[in-house]
Amino acid sequence: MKVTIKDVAKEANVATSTVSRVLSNSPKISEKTKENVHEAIKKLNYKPNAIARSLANNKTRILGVVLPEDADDILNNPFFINAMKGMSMYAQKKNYYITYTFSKTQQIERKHLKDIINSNLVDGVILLRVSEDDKNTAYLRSIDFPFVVVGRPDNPEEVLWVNNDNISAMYNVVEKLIKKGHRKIGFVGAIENLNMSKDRFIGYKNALFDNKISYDESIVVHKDEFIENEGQSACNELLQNKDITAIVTTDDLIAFGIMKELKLKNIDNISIVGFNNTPLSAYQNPPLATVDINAYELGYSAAKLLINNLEGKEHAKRHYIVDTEFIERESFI
Amino acid sequence: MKVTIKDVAKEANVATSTVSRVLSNSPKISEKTKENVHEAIKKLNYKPNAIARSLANNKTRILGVVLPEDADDILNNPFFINAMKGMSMYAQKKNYYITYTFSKTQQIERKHLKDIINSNLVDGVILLRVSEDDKNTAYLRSIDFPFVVVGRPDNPEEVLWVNNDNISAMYNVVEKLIKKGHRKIGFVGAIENLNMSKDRFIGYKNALFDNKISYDESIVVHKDEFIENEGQSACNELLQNKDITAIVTTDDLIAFGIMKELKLKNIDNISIVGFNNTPLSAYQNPPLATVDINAYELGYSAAKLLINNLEGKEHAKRHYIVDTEFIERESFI
DNA sequence: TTGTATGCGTTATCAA
DNA sequence: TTGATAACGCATACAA
Repeated sequence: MKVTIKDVAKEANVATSTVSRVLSNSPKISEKTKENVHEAIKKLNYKPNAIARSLANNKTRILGVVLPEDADDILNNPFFINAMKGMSMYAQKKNYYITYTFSKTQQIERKHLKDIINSNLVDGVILLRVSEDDKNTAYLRSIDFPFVVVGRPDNPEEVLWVNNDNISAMYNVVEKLIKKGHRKIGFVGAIENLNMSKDRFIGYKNALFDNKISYDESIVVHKDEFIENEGQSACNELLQNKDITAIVTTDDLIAFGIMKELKLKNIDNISIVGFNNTPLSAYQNPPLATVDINAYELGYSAAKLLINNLEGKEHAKRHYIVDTEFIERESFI
Repeated sequence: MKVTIKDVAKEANVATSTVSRVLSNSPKISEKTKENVHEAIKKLNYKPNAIARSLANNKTRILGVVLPEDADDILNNPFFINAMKGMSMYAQKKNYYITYTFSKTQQIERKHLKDIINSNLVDGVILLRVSEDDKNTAYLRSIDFPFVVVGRPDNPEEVLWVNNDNISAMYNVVEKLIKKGHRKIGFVGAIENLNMSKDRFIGYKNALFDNKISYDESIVVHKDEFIENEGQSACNELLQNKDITAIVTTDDLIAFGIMKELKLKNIDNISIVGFNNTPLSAYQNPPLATVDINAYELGYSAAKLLINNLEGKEHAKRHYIVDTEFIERESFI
C-alpha cells in the first residue's frame, strides 16, 4: 500500500495539515514537531504524491516543449537536442519535469499544443521556433498562458523570449570577410519568414552598408528549406555572377550543399561560412567555418526564464540574449 | 474560469457521474443523454482535467524515459534521439505523454528514477541502456513497477524488453568479411559489461568458430568508452599484429578513431566496419560501412510494449526483436 | 503553533 | 439508465 500524508500524521500524532506544513517548510512550526514529523516520514519512507499536489495547488511542475513540425529537422539538427538538454538541466535543478510534443504537420502541432494546455498537464510552454505572424504565440497570448519562445517574436515587449543577436552575429561574419578583402559576398538563406532568417539577412545588409559596399540583389538567394539541395541550386544561381568571392549562409546544411556544388565545378577559391556549428561542419572538406549559436545555453535560459516567471520572481527578467561564437575553419579564406 | 465537469452536468441537467460516463463511453447510457451531454460539452468547450483524472484513477498516462548517465553520449549519439522519437510517436498515438531524466552520474540517475516513480508521476518507465547486474532493473523489479528495457536484460523471461539480435548482427558482419577472404579479423569493443557489448562479441566469436577460424585473443581489444580516442589506441594495439586485414567494432565512434589512426599511418588496406550507422559514418573518408540498428523502431516497440502491458492487453507480447541492416560502404573492402 | 474542515476535478461505488 | 456521494492525496482558510 502507498503511504500517504495521513499515515505520516497518524505516526507522528499530528494533523495532516501539520505534516503538509513541515513538507513545505512553513516558518510557523515548532522545531520539535518538525523533527517529530521528519522522523515519521523517514520511518514510513513517505513520498508526497505529485499528482495530488498538483490538483490541490493547480501546478504540475511540468513544462511542455513544442518541437517544430518538421520532424526530420530534429534528427539532423542538433540544435533541438542541445536546446532540450539545456532546458532539462535547468528544469531538473528546479525540480521541474519536461514533456514535449513531436508533430508531423503544423496542424497537428497546434492540436498538440492545445491538448497539452487544456488538459492542465503543464504549467508553461517553450516554443522552439517562431515565425512571422506566429499562430502558436498568438494562441498562447489569447488565452494568457505562460510561455517563452526561443527566437525573436513579432512583439518582443509582450512576450518572454531568449535569442541570439542574429543581426550582429551575421554582421560580424560579413565584416570579417570584408576585412579579409572580400567585396562580392553572396547571401543564401531559407524560410524567409522566420524572424531568425530576417535578422541574419539584416545583419548581412548592415555590414555591407557600414562598409560602404553596395547591396547587390543578384547575389542574394532565399530558399524554401534548410537542406543541402537548396544550397546546391542556390550556388548555381550565385555563380551566374562570376566575380563572387565569398558566400555566407544562414545554415550549415545550405553551406554543405554549396560546397558540394563548388567541388563538382572544381572551384576552390570562394570563402564559405555556415551557421549553427552542426557536428558535420567540422567534417566537411575543407572544414566549414560557421557560427555557434550556443543552443544549450538558449535552452537553459528559456527554462530559467519560464520557471522564474511561473514562480513570480520579482523583477524576473523577460528575455535573455545568448552569445554566439564565430568558429573559424579552413573554408574561411 | 476553468470549466469543469460540474458545469457540464449543470448545463446538461444531469449528474457529474453521467457526464463522466459519457466521456468514457460507458455502454449503459441512453443515446439521448449522450447527445445531450455532448452538446453541453461542445457549448462550454469543456476539456477534462488530466491531473484530476490521474488522481481519481491512479494513472497519469505519462511514461518516464531514463536516459543513460553519460550525458555526452546523448549529444553525439543519434541512437537516443531516434529511439526517443520512436517512443514518442507511439505514445502520442495512444495519448500518452513522455517525460525523461538526463543525469550526469549513475548515482543521480538512480535518484531521478526513484523520484519520478515515488512521486507517482509516471505509469511506467523505459530504460535505454542495460548492463550486467543492472541496478535499475533490479530496483524496478523489487518494487514491481512496470518497465521495459531497450537491450538485453540478464533475466529475459522476467522482464519486458526490445532488442536487436546483436549476436547475429555481428555474426553477419564477420561472415561477410570472411566471404571476402579475410582471415585475420580484429575486434574492438567498449564497456564490456553492457549486454549489448557481450552479444556483439559472441557474434564475432561464433562466426569465426563456424568458419573454422581460430579465435586469436591478441587481436581483440575491449575499451572503456565509446569515443574516438579509444579507437585510436585500440588501433595501435591491433597493429602489433602485422597481418590483420579487417577490424570490426561495436560502435562507429570507435571505428572513426581507428580510421583516423590508420590514415596517420598511411594504411589503407584494412577493412573497417562500424556499428549504429551514425550520421557521421557516411561522411568518413572512406565512408564507413556499419550496421543500422533501427533505433526508431526500437523506441517505437518499447513504447508499444509498455503501453500494451500497462493497459493489460491480453496476450500482450513481452518482447520484440528489431531487425538490423548492414550498410555497405567503401571502408568495407 | 496546531487542528478542523473543505476544496481541487475526476472516477467509482452504491442505490434508486 | 441515472444520481448522490465517497474517494483519490494534498494544501489551505479559518478556528482554536
